[in-house]
Amino acid sequence: MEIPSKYEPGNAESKWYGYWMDHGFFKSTPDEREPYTIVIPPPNVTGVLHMGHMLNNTIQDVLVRRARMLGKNACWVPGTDHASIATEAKVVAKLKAEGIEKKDLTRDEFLAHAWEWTNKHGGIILEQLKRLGASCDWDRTLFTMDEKRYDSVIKVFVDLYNKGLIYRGVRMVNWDPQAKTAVSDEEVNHTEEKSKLYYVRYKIVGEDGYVTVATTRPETILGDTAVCANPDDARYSHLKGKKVIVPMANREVPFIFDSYVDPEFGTGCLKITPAHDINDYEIGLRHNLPSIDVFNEDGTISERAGLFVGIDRFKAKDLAEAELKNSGNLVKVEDYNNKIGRSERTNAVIEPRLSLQWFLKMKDLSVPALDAVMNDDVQIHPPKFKNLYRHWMETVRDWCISRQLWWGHRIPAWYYNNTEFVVAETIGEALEIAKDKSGNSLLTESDLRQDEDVLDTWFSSWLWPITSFDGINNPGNEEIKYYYPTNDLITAPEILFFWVARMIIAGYEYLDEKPFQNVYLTGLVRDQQKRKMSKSLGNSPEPIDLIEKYGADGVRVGMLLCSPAGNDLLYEDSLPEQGRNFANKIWNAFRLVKSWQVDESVIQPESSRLAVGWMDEVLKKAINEVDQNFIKFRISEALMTTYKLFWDEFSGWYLEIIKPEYQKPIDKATFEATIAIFDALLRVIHPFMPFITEEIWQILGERSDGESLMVSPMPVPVDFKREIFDGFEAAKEIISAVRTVRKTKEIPVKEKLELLIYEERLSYDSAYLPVIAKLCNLSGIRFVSEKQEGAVSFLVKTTEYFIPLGDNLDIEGELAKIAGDIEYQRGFLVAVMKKLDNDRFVNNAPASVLDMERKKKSDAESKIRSLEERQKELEKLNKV
RNA sequence: GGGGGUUUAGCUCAGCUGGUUCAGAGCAUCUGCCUUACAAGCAGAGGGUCGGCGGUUCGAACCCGUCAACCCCCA
Repeated sequence: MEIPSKYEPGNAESKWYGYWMDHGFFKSTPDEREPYTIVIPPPNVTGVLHMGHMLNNTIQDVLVRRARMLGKNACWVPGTDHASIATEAKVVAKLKAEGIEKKDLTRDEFLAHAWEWTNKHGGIILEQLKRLGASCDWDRTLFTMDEKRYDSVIKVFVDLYNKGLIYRGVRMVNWDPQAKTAVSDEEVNHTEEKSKLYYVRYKIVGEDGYVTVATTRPETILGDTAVCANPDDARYSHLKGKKVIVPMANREVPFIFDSYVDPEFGTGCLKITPAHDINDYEIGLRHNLPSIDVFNEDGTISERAGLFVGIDRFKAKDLAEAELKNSGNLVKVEDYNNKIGRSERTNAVIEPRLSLQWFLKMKDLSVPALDAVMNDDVQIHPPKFKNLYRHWMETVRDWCISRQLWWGHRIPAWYYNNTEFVVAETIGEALEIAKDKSGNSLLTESDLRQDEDVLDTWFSSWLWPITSFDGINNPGNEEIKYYYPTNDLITAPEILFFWVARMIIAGYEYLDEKPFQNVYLTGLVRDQQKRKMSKSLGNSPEPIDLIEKYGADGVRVGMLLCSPAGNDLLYEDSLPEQGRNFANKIWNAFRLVKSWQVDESVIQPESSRLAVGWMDEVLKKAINEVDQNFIKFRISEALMTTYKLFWDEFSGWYLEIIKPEYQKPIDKATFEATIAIFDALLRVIHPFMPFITEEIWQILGERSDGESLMVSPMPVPVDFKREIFDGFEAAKEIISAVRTVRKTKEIPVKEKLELLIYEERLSYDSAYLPVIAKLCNLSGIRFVSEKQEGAVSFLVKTTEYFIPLGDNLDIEGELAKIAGDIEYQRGFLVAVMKKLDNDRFVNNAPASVLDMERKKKSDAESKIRSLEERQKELEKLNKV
């Protein structure tokens, strides 16, 4: 059978993914084994796979596959979240394209469209994850709005309400006039944008003069209820107790003083519009000012403004400017940059707005969650994020959990008149409570009106680790007992606060236990200009295209290699390329081994025997390192260790040593040892590169149906013999030195050389000479007791080696090289002596450090001695 | 304005308790090789005042102070 020299990933990927699925290898049910659980950070149903998902889910799959091979009952629960704002926006847009307006539909009709849309698009992203190799238990696929999750959310709302933790309140919220909903602080992006600063004069009542204020928002003048200066500002102290007239509105408002005002900014005089600015709102509270809301929910001017009614806020700004100019009240206009908040979902400019919303009190709830992270019950990787977490939790503010949307979990509050309401899981229960509360036993369900709003999407995903195992509806069930707390959560630092922290809070509130042991925070995937990858910039490659180009294994390796925890990943094509090259390297090592014919009559060469013994230890050492790396969540380092193990040690050294001559057979002992080593290597690599390792493993030995590398045991760390490495490393150095001689003297590889070892020390470790002989193509190795003429020499450790070259020896060149070496060694010795001559060093440094310095000294002296002797010999020759 | 983080080779990053192993890795670059597993490869090489300055110490990439640049979060 001809095996192609380049690995072709396509076939192997679909073949083995299907095989794994058919045999149910991804499935998990509780049993006596130790569980290993990950719940997926649910991607939006609206989304398609992007580079961030690729990174995130690759890491999760690596961890899950490794845990599974370590004998744990591995369970990776997949699912999606309903993303109320984003999904509703998409559905509204889709309907609009079909000529349907949301306002013309009933709530149920709209929801039918939303479900239709979700059912059609919601699964795409999960199908894409399969291409990446994700080993999720797909039978468990969840949705934040499926029946069990929906009921859980409602139950939790009712419970928190009954505990007195949920309240209704008027608050200044971030209003998205396009989505017509409040959004959380975290969903607002502030950026510096160009705008204008308008200087507007207000007539002082009872005087001829005016006072000038600076504002960026002349359209809100209609809602002004005061003008304010700093109490320490002498320029305005004469206005105490006066009133001014609001332009356009012609309303008298008080002139007040508050230390919030910065005298340096603008004119030092501020107009106060409590309904439309958070700071003004607070000043308004302090000074008992009325609020006049001049906007409608869609961002047009309201009736209350009395002017520009029904006109969009941006158009109103221009109209206000013109109007102020006409009336002579516009003093001047300056260009000005200020921070503008935009909705993460719709990009509409956020309007601070007073609104009646539902809030969750966070202060008491968050205490256990803060403690859990501070005392490492929940460990965050990398730990640098702990400080950030603490700061946020210590200054936590109440959570606005209502959204003015239809797509989501509808708030289970029923009004039985204009203001009075009850909270219950069902309308039936609500009715009973309402009858009781109102004292009106004649109430019927038709008298009840359910709150129109839905809950923030995070109010469902904060329960995700619990609801994944139905722990709210069905507390103490077998699954929640077995899988909870989960082990690792893999997500991005940007949602540390509004998802991770809230899950920890919910975990302690509902199960009195953390939701996960470890939080691993990945970086963001950026492009080469360090820009975040986004659809609007068009700077993101299409993940599925990448998989098709480089193979899923290649892409996985590429994502992992350059993404240490918490650091951003600057994507470029060379990353998956490196992964693809690694796959190809593995493939070709396999081709080589597969090509060998075994001949039982061939005796194992000593060099092969040594190589097997050494490779066994190298493998053990690497397995230890990989294990430690995983414990510390240094996944890219674990991969790099594995990469170098296979590429450098196995392919570069081991295979080269044991490789029989072309078309010659290999001995049985070496072959079998090599197959065993290859098998172990495939196991170590498998979590990173599941497809190629399965493909090779299935051919490497006789396999029957139902066997798979992915459910085979992972080699576990065992002690290894460190001393074997020292001998082998010295051999590597000698081999390198001989190669350098060949290269500088332009001696072809095929020409045999003789290596002479100047046997100054009887303790010479000659164990690896057969390896050196094989890799250097030597005709022989001899020990000599005198320096050699007509030979090049080199030093490894403190031993001198010669390669006879006869007349080819370049004495001048050798002398120059030796002179350089002597100079270096003398400089080195000076540095060492500086330390050893320093009494304070000798008296204070630990014994081990002193010993090392003394050894450095004697080694350097010995090297200098050898070099000088060699120098003399050559000089003698040179004169002849 | 408040808080957090980062700064080590051209790029992305390791560097644990201050001490040969401490100045490293991968990629990129350069040189030589199409040597029967692999040019998606092999053999080599170059490249750094560890952001600046000051301090502690026998000894600092590492600890302290300070300045600078960049990033993130909150207001």
